[in-house]
Amino acid sequence: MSKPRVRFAPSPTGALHIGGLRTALYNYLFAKKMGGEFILRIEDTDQTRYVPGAEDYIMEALEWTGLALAESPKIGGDYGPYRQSERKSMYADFGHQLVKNNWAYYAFDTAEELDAERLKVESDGGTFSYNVHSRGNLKNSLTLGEKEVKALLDAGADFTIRLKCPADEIVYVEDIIRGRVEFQSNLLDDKVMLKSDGMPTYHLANVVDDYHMKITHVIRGEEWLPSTAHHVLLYRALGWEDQMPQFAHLPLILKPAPASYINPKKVDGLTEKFTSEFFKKHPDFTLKSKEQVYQMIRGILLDVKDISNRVQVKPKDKEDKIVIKEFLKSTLFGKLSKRDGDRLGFPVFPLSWQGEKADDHFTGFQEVGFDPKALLNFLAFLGWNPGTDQEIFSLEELVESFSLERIGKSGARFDYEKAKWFNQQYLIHGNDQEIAAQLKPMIEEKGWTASDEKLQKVASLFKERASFTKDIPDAALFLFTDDFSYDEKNGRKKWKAAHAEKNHALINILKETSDFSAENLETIIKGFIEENGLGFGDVMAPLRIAVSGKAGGPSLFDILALLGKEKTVDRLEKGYAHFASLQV
RNA sequence: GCUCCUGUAGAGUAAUCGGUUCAACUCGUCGCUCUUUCACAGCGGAGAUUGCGGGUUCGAAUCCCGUCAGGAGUACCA
Repeated sequence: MSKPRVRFAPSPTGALHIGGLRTALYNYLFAKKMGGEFILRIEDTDQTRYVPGAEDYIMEALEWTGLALAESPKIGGDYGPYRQSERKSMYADFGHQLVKNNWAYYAFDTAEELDAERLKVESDGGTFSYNVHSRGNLKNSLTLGEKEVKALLDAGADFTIRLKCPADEIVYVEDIIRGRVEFQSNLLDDKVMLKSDGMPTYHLANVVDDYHMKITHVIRGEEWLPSTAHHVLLYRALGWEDQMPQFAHLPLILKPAPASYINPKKVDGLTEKFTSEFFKKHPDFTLKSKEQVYQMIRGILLDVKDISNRVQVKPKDKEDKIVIKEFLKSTLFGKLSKRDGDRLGFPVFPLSWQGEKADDHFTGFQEVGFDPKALLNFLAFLGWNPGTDQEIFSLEELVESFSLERIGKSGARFDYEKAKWFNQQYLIHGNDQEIAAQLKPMIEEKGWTASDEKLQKVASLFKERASFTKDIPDAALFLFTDDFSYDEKNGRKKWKAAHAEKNHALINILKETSDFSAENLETIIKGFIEENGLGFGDVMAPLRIAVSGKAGGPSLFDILALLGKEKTVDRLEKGYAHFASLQV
């Protein structure tokens, strides 16, 4: 078998969503695993939705995560161009060929006419679809005479080309992930292939391009499954049936489970957000006051355990209730969206994005502090699993263990806690030198300085109590500056006036100590505690707070050693004086 | 409405294409151990009548039928 070729084909309508990144990942993994090629194609056939900067964003995101492309608009390749807008002429030719072979027809209905028709049918309780049943009554080359069609065409009338779906047939796809999926051709609508602006729709363009780019496997999101029937028909109509790629439709990435983020503590804030969102979405809603809506939403959120049931519309529900329930249902369940990120406070995009409008801005995984390797690892498990207990995988290991067959069919729920856990794992198992190198600019930005040696030590001491590298500078702030504040509550609690004298005696002992290594400090301090019949907490706790301001942190002896004698003694004197003053 | 997809503990998944065992593992949660503290680590607990109801079978999470729920699609968007 020849080398597989797979493509990632996003449209540049905005930043690349995390689901898109995961599609890219799976394409990449499959290609590498099979020794094939991973290529990028930009699907920009809708000029009205084109967003400047989106294409660059996509490529930057792929670069950041290390998903290397074999061919793309930027690096080129033997099957270019890789931007559909640059392949425009080609599609029109195939569109007309389709008509010539009686696999499609010209349709002259305007958008307004179709809307009117749709309205008419729906008012009679039906549903409008441009298909086998209705095409005989509409304005197209099937119903109009040959002459009339020619006249219209010659006169430059606007037209679209629509696929003529066959009657009474079962169209099927053998999906790698889902198995055989069947469709009744009578129910398929005659999708537009070529728009009146001369641009192809996604359906035509993607089939034509996949064929010409010799794509062997189409790995894409589940939202494409229903239209795959049309794609299968297209391959047949174009005479490429024997070269049709294999399909694999990926499960969706769903919003986090409500129970994972709704709790009594957060319910008020959440209710407020939901309520204002509700009125943004339904500005004309007057059935209930804002306060009433707030109370109703709050009541439902409070009952997290039964939330899916509470949100269900019951037959006796009145209209106001229905509207609110439907709103909650759609904001609580379903596909992960950008809004979820805003609302719940986690990134949904790999990199930060600034659109043309000021409020079209959001932060990405990168800015939050994620290691791209951890992100990829996390994403890989959203829908796929290796069948073993191993969870931490390098990209290479992912390639090695990956297979399309092990991708699940059901939607994968986004779990931000798990994402953070992955990042922490990478941090803990990361190399101290590398972490120190990342730390350096962060430290400098805060106006501090530190030797590489010290930064490495800090990395090793602090990495296992942080989720992100960028959390470390703040956690270790007292090692870089004297300008830190005390945990007053614990300072007051841990400082015992009764032991004040002895604690001050320890300062004097430390003053006399020449060997300020962690090991030596440990023997000295532990010795002191024993000799004086004190508890560890009596001495260690105030010591820690005086020196670091905090009640928790890495081994105290390591910290003192890192701080050095002078600073240690100085801080103890200041700190103990401060604690004593709190005792009033 | 119609079409298609999906339904295993709070979450992510597993269970060699019906068959030993308490339905397994990870995250989260709770507790214990370790420790001056926080974290890491280790150990343990709670949490699932495998959406529900039937059926086939000696035996079903796995097969069949029904039903409910959720999602996606239903554009001259991708």
